[in-house]
Amino acid sequence: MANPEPSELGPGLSEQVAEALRERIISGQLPGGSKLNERELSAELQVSRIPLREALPLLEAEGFIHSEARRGSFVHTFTLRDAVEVFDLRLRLEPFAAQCAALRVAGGASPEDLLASLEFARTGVPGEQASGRNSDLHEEIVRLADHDLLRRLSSLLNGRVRWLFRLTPERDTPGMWEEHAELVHAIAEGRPALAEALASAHVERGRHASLPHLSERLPSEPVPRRGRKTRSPA
Amino acid sequence: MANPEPSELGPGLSEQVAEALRERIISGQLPGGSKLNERELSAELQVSRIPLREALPLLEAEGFIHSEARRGSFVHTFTLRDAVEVFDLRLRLEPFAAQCAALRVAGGASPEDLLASLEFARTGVPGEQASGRNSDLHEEIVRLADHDLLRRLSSLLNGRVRWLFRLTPERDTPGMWEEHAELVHAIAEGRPALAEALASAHVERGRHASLPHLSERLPSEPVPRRGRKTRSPA
DNA sequence: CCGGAAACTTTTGAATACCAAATAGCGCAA
DNA sequence: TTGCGCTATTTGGTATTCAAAAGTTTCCGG
Repeated sequence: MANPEPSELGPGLSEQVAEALRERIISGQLPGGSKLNERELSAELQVSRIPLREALPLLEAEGFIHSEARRGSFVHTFTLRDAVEVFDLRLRLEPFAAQCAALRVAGGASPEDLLASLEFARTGVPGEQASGRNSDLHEEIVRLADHDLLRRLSSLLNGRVRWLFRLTPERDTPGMWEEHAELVHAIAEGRPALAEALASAHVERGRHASLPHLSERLPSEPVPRRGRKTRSPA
Repeated sequence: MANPEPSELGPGLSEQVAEALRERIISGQLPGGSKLNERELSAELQVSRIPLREALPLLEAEGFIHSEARRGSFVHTFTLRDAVEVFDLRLRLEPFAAQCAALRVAGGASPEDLLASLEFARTGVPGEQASGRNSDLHEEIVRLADHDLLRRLSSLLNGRVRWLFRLTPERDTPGMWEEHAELVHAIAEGRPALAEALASAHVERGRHASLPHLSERLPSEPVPRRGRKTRSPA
């Protein structure tokens, strides 16, 4: 019944469910504080409760939701503090990723995928999906770094990065593309120290540019607790 | 049947299952390359397949196992490269945690839990479970840092840290306790820059002391592929 | 005697049905 | 109006079942 495509050799149904929920949360379709009703969601996503219940612990580990025993799962409310924390950790991980990537290039790895990603980011429509292209670039750096544990930590961080970027559409700071280009070229030339420093500067500039906007738009605390099931109407 | 304790208001069954498997993997009871048979394990742990299948994706996100579609889950083989990666990321995260914790103390937070943890680490039996006490101290620092995203990334890292420590029993380097004491006191005095630097030095010393031992004991690559179901006998 | 194809078996992925416990909302009474 | 108890929904978990894919074994032909 729930199997219109017999050859689902993809990433497993529970991960598809997790990704679908992730997107709904990031897009604001499921606002902070929403209760995730298992039956409702499994009906909506056309799956049984099994893959859904496999997806929820993943989303909880990523900080998208939090579950209380016997009370259900609720969408996390993204606060200003969360935004600060994202920048805190990007500032620690992205310079390391850049350093690793540059070291790999210096050791003989090819940066062509990274350069292609930069080119793709440049040729895209200026305002359209700038956040997605930004994330893609950073993911490409992590891939080039070829560091398994870094990849895991980054993917955990990345969900929140995407969430944050969705909340700040005016991220097309003039000069940001130049920063990306400088960083990518430092990596492509195999200069780890320069790449690390540029990545630090890039994150720090992003923090400085974003936080003023965010402090107006984000709540400072998760909203005490209101009555009914917090769902957005159709 | 599988409910001898009716008041399981604890951390949820799937997390208990995850923790049990984590322990078996870290302790070597489930060696690298072992196939995790769902039926076998659920029978052994006295649970149904549901909590088990909720636990497996968590273990996969932590890098303890890797799952191939329709082929099952296999215990990750801890290699020398993994050990290097653990130190790489401890070197980035623990200094930040120490800095945060010291800042919190400077802002008025009480370091008493951290000092108690240090005292407990000192009064324990020297050789007995040194690894556990070491991890506890670092977890206490992260707790004091009061940084949600850092906590999540650290908990992901922590599983591998414990795994690594179990593989190196001779971690009681003389002077390690002094390092810990210095670090804790820098935090307790609210000196972020000093705490950060000491944490960096601590991790770097640990790397230098451990890697020579590890390079003899750990495989360089995951072992091509063994014959049958790789299980240790009872 | 060895290699390959077909049939069989095992195991995973997923659905369905079901149950117990606990929370939450509701009505009722003081 | 406010506090209390009842009902009803929902979660956490089990057992059972099914389809499909992977692995294994067997058997036949060269």
